[in-house]
Amino acid sequence: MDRDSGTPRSVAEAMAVQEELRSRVDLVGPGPAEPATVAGLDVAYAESGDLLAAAVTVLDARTLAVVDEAVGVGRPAFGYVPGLFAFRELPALLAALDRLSTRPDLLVCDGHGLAHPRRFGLACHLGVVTGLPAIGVGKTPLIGEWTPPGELRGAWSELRDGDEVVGRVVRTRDGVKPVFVSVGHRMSLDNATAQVLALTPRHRLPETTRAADRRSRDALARASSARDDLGEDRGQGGVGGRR
DNA sequence: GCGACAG
DNA sequence: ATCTTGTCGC
Repeated sequence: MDRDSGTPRSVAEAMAVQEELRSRVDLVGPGPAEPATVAGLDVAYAESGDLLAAAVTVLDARTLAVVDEAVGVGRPAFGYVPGLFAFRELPALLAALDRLSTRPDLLVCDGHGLAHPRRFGLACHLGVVTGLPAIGVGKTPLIGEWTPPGELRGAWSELRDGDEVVGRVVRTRDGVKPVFVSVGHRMSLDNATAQVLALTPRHRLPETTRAADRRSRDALARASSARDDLGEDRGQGGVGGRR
């Protein structure tokens, strides 16, 4: 693999990396009951598909106000392959995390954790690499069987892969489509569910994710125009910084 | 072999 | 992910 970014050079290699790293996932830690800060991570892509912007926003868990943020711009590091999705965004997300001036108590990722074919989705990967508690919140399922949870906010049902419970289908708002919550690292499924509900007082998706989504689109727009101004570079990316 | 398939 | 118009509802 590429020594600098740690990005695999083939699908087979990427799968091997996941098989190797998954043993490092902490499935015991219940995680913080009352995190002081929670980080949201998201990535925006340019239509051209050769540019992406990752954003990390740190929110005060109690007020949900943004207290820190950082972005990382670059090119997708890997093709889009369901199950290997993390390798695409990981370099940019880690760059953004590095530029943070705060150390968040919890990572809320846009994608799955254990609800993954090899039990090592993006949330697990980010948790293992950073050592931070992490959970995954997906908008659509990747694997597993489930039945719709009750219609009211707070209702949930199990997301299972055969006999294994790999996550929960959680209704974050009355009557809206549910989200798929799974453990990433150092968190219990109960706590992950509680944290997601605490982050969704008014919308379907966590405030952390919404904040990161805005920042990433924002950074992408700025990066696109900056690139145009320079007359279509063919750089490998690496732009970005704190705000 | 035929679909399904996080973002 | 991104491309897209209007529309129903708080």
